Amino acid sequence: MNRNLMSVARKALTKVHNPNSPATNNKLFVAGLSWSVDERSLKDAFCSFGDVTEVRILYDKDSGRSRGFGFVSFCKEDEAVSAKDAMDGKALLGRPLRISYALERARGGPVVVPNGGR
DNA sequence: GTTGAGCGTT
Repeated sequence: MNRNLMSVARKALTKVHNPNSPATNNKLFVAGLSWSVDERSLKDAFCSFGDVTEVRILYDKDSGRSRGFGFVSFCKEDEAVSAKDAMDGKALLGRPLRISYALERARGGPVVVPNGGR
């Protein structure tokens, strides 16, 4: 009896993380960047840990300067994990970096409207 | 010439 409850409770407590579903991703969320950093410098700093397939830094459309964070994609998760483990907490251009695994795009850009409706 | 947590199209 208790074993059944225990199994349920155990699942409820295990939902925080799952070894079968690693929170790792080949995409890395890089923040804490200096406002003077660019994709070239970021890629140059991360391409040393693996093959960078995508580098994207977010910029402010009002000031035209970087928002201080960006995304870095690797060819393999192993490279992303190594890069994060190696660069997270370190500093680039004089500012400490904060690296995390990127979530899927929220698509907050302009709405696409084909033909403007019929 | 400025500021400093965050999760996407400048």
